[in-house]
Amino acid sequence: MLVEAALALAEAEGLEAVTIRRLTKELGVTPMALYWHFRSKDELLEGMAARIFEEIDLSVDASATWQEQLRALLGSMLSVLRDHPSTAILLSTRTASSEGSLRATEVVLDILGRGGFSPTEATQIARHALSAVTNLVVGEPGVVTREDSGKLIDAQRRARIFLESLPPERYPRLVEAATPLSAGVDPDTYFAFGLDLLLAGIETMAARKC
Amino acid sequence: MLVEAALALAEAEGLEAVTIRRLTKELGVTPMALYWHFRSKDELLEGMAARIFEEIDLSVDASATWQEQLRALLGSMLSVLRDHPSTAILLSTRTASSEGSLRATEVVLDILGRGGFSPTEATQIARHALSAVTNLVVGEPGVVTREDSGKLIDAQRRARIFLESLPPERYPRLVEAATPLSAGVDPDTYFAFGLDLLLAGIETMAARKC
DNA sequence: CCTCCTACCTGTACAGTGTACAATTGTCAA
DNA sequence: TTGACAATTGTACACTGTACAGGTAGGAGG
Repeated sequence: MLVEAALALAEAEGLEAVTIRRLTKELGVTPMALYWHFRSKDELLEGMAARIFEEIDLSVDASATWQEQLRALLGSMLSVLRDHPSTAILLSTRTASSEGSLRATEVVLDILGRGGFSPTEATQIARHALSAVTNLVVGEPGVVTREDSGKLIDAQRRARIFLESLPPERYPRLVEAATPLSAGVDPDTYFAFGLDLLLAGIETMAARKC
Repeated sequence: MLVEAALALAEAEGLEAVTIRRLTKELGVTPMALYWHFRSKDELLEGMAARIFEEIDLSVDASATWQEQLRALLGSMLSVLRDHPSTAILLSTRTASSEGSLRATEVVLDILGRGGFSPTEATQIARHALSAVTNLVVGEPGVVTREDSGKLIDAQRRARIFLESLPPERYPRLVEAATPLSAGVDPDTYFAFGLDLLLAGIETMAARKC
């Protein structure tokens, strides 16, 4: 109940709004009441991360190739994290040895094992893959949080003008790419590309082994 | 001078030690003195990120292939960030439109341009590449910061025992990979692999275009 | 019925955070 | 000598996480 409220609050007003006083006031109790259920705020955050992990759909299509299975799994993880944009960062820092995290790791290792990777290699790749996916969400450009979009597109316009006004002899590529650099990225395109890049890397590493 | 002191303090005692009172006391000055030079603490952190960016060696070997150039550049960025383990996280959050960041982006775009990518594609890839490299450092496993290594290897041992004690019918892969999962990673191997994975992805994307 | 135990919560307090605002110093040009 | 300016100080405020001690409801066992 507490972590659900915390997640809701974080999603509604950003992770920095999740303060003990704020959260407990929301629930109509005293700040110190929280410490009966959690030893510290950090433990609460850990609980939030664990809850997010549990939302990931871990089912795999047994008839698909391991590449397709991996893409599906990482894709479902990605979509879960995209539903929790401001709490996704919790997964990147926290060790996350929760039930959900273990199960997710198990499935990824299994898929990679069937892809021909040894346990050691699979471990390395799984680590990078999970970390890369959360990094994708956390690092999404142009998510300037809670400012109205009017300010946002204005900032984009000023960014483009700034880039275009750079000395072309020193920054030819920046000037050339001023528009794509400053324009807001379509989220679907951005995430699809990130996933493609990651999977391309993994598949290439697999191919090199043969 | 201020950002140098802040960087030194962060490196010596962790980023959370960089508090305004602590930093200014270190310099023999009053907390509010900082606000003459920076509008806010966030601006100070931005300055720190910018300073780190400037350390990156941006020279490229003109006789090398674009793949080699990219590897060298990202590698030098990686080594700079590894020198600042506890401040590297600043680069991942901050927009970093500093001089150094612009120059780095320019060089990466240039290399990718010679790799056959359009400005738009190069922009996408550059974003992911820079973000992935900082993510590599920030997400390095087993950097439990400032605890003595005695506690660390003990924690590793307990992690391994825990993984091995999981029900093998539910978590066969975790049990199988208990050792690589719990063992400390050799940093050089870890980072080399991360870089390989990233570059393999980029090169594969380049090859697919032809 | 009374007592005790346990689960849960409250009240108060403390040290630490970033920073607004006004007053103060040192230094150098007119 | 008088300003003007850069740089710093002093005080204060609202906020953070949390230690510690005490309270309260409800049910089990005597």
